[in-house]
Amino acid sequence: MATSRPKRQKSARRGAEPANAEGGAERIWQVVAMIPHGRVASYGQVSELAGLPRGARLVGRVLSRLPTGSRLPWHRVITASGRIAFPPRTQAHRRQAALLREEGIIVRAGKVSLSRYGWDP
DNA sequence: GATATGACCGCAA
DNA sequence: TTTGCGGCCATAT
Repeated sequence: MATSRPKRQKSARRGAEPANAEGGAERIWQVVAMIPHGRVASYGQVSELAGLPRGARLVGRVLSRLPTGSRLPWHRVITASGRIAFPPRTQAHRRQAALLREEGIIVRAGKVSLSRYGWDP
């Protein structure tokens, strides 16, 4: 039964349209936007839900390219180890930790308990 | 077209 | 716990 993987096709871009800088990003935004309040999801989880089995880096890349005022709860996305992706002691790191705490999430040493706050879709 | 980089993941030592 | 390696996809040069 033709089980073979759907083999991701190489974006069929049309010449009449400017390269879509988004691509699968759109999908990622949707997934991130549906993360419930007080919960967190890992990059790999988001990528998987978005249809990218191994697109964890894509998620990180897409989030880093988020436009200002995207209203996206990017702070609810953390690494698979439950740690904040930003290096400690950085402004971005502190900001994400603060946002998570505002949602009732306990952040300790830049880490979050996935067993406790991990999003289970 | 090739190379290097990136808010990563999983495994092994 | 930390470090190293390969893999994945997209962007920039």
